[in-house]
Order: sequence, then C-alpha cells, then structure tokens
Amino acid sequence: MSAPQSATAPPAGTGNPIQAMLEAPLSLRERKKLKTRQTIRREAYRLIAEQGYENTTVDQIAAAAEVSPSTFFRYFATKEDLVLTDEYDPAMIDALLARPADEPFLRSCREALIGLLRQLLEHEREELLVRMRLTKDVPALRARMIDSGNESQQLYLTALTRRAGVREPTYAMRIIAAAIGGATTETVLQWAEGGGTEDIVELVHRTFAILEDGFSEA
Amino acid sequence: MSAPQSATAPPAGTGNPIQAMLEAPLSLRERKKLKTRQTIRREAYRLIAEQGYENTTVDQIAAAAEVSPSTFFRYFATKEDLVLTDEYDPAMIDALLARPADEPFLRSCREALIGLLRQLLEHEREELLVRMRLTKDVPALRARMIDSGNESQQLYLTALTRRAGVREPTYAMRIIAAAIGGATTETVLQWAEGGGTEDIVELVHRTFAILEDGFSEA
DNA sequence: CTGTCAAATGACAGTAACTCCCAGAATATG
DNA sequence: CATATTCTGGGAGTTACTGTCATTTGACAG
Repeated sequence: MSAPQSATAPPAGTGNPIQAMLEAPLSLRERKKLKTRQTIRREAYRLIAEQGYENTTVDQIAAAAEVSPSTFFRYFATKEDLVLTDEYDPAMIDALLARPADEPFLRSCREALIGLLRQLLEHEREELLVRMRLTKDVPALRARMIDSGNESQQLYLTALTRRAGVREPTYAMRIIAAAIGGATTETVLQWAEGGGTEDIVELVHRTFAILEDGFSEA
Repeated sequence: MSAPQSATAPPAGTGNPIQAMLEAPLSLRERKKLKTRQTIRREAYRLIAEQGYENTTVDQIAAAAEVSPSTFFRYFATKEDLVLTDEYDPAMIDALLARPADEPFLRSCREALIGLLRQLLEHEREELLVRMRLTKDVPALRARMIDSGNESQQLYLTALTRRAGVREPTYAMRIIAAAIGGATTETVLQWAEGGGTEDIVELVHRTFAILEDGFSEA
C-alpha cells in the first residue's frame, strides 16, 4: 500500500453532490474505507457480469475483494444493497423544493428529474445503466427497488407535503405521489431496457405529457 | 374427513371466480390438497398474528399445520407467498376486458376495480384486511407486493395491450399502466391503514378523479 | 517515537429460508 | 386386486445474514 501524500485538502468542489463526498479532506481511515467499498462493488459487478446475480455468492465477492464475509456485510447490509443503494434521493428532494412554489407540481417533478438525470448521465452513465438493467431483470432487486422505502414515491410525497407546508400528507397527495412514482420508475426502466440508446430526457417529457392530459390517449 | 357425495357436479356457480374453484367437482386428492393449503395458511396467519411475521419460522408453521417443512414449500414457493398469492388477477383482467371497448380506459379500470373489490369485501373482507395490513408493515412483503410480477401494473398493461389489439405495448401504455397501478395499490393500502373503516368504493372514486384531471389539484 | 484508545477486521458459530433427492405412503386407474 | 402416479417426510446441503470476541490498524497525545 502506497504512502499517503500528506493530509492537505484536495481542490474545491463543483457543487455536484456526488463529487462533493469525494472531495472532502479524508483521513487515512476514511480513504481506506472508501477504497474497500469501491473494491467490493467493483469486484461484485465484475463477478455478476460473468456469472449472473443469483449465481454469485457473497463469499465469492468477499474473496475477490480480499475481505472477509463479515466485512462485506459491514459495508453492505444486504447483497441487494450492492446494486440498490442510492445516493441521489436527498439531491432529488432538494431539486424538487428548489422549484418555484407556484409552478404546477407535475412540471416541478419533470424538471427536477431531468436535472438530476443529466448530472447522473454525465458522471456515471455506464454504472447507472448496469444497475437499471439488473434491477429490471433480477426479481429480488426489482421488488426492492420499487419498494416505497427507498423509492421515488416516498420522495415525491415528501416534497409535496413540505411544499404544502403541512405535516401529514392528504389522501390526494399520496395518490399523486404513487402515480408519479410509478410512472417515473417505469420511465427509467424503459430507458435501461432500450440499452440507454434513447434520449432519456425525451422519454421523461413524453411521460409527463401523458400524465398531464389525464390519460386521454388510452 | 367426510365422504364425497358422489362425483356428480355441484350446483352451478354464480359467476364469482373465487367460488367457482370451490364448486368444481373435486377428487379426494384435490380436496385434501385444498384442505392442506388452507390449514397451512390458517395456522400461519394465527402464528403471525401472535408473534409477528419475521418471528414466525416456516418450521413453526409446518409443525402447527402438521406437515413437514418440505411439504410447506410444495404448497408455497416462499414464505412471502403465504400472504401475497393472489387468486384475483385473472378475474381482474376479465373484468377489464368485459368493459365496452370505447369506454375511456380510466373509467374501465375504475369500474372493474370496484366490481372486484365489492366481491372480495363480501366474501373475505377480514382476510383481505389482514393481508393488506401485513403488506404495508413488513418490508419484505411490501417490496414483493409492488413488484410488477404479480402486480396490478402488469395487469393493467395486459388489458390495455389486448384491448388495443396489438402484441407489444406502446411506451404510453406502459406509463399509463405504471401510474394507474401505483395509484390503485396505494388506494388499497390506504384503506387498510384506516382499518377498513372508510368506504373503499368512495376512495377508488377519489383516486380516479385525481388521475383524470391531470393532477391539477397539486 | 511510544503508549493508549477507538474503530475496523477476521474467524467462528449459529439461524432461517430454501433446494435436492430418495424412499415410502396414499390415491387413482384398469 | 395390481400397478402406476402423485404426495409426503426425512435428511443433507447451500446461502444469506447475525452476533460475539480476539486481533489488528489507524488516530492522537505526550
């Protein structure tokens, strides 16, 4: 292992919430942890690409990353978390709340989503695609992905509630959040199924157009 | 176990898809299987009510139902299936396709859903409530419930596709199915959360009203 | 550089959901 | 009654995950 090049701070960030974490001055310990995490994930993706998700065991991944199985679970609570852990949710809420309060909610959602996707595409397009494709194909992952816990639905609901300045969401808010959540999740999955060749911004526009006109197309 | 009353056909059905299964002439073997299945499920629900879902093991359930663990898995592929297996999906598709083809799709969905719910409420209101409450509370269940595999989304998509008389669903169909699926799932869960005290038909009407007017309420 | 404390790791044992296989029992069939 | 088919129980094995404890590693003070 090479020696650390002193503990001075790296260059300042760009405001990208994902990069921000990488730019903070990290202690040796933190750097090691980050490195371990990345190694585990990288090796996992490699093995999964070779053998498939179900055929790849945690033990194999741990061995490939040269950590003990115990350590694996200290970094990822479950095997599914390897693929599903999402660092963007807070960013999405911020983006939503940053929109003007008098803008129609559907438009706020559309613009926030597009903004976030643009950032993601720029920095981790490939990883995003792999993850989405796995999410679509592996039942266990698909199930947990759509679970309201870490899912868009909860996120839209939070934004709606805060924007209205109330504590408890109304019935209408819940339904709206559920519908938009379902539609946007499906949008991203569709993009992944097409191999990422389609323009996702264009897809998002189509999705929200459908929602806005009350499904009159069907 | 009481003797079968000869192998002649029982009285004709009422059109209820659930009763229909119970009315078919069953061989001894079939009747035993059905009974075993019911026993397992009943004992499982009892234990889960006492101890919670996670604290109840398959071995306990098997013991209570007086079958071997092997047999349990022959009847329910996974522990989750105990709660999640749905016999109504085909009925829902039929109900959807039975609506006039020129009716707006949203209205078809609403009416089909209401019709199905009315039947369910009449015959198994309590079981439905318990299941929905579990589905809302246990993360693993909530996740799989919302999974497109056995979920309304897939079901709406099928109906939309067949009605349009095409093979492959269009992009718009997928988005519409996802949105309606999300909204209706949330509707039923909300009903369950309220303990079933609210009028679910009324909730369904509210949900579809929101969808129809393009979320202008938010 | 040294000693001390907290955090990270690895080894181990254990649990629970599931799978596979095989022998024997129950049911269907002629 | 005889035979074929299906169902069941038992046992052995795999895998994801949990908890505990001793050892190691990095952080920090003097």
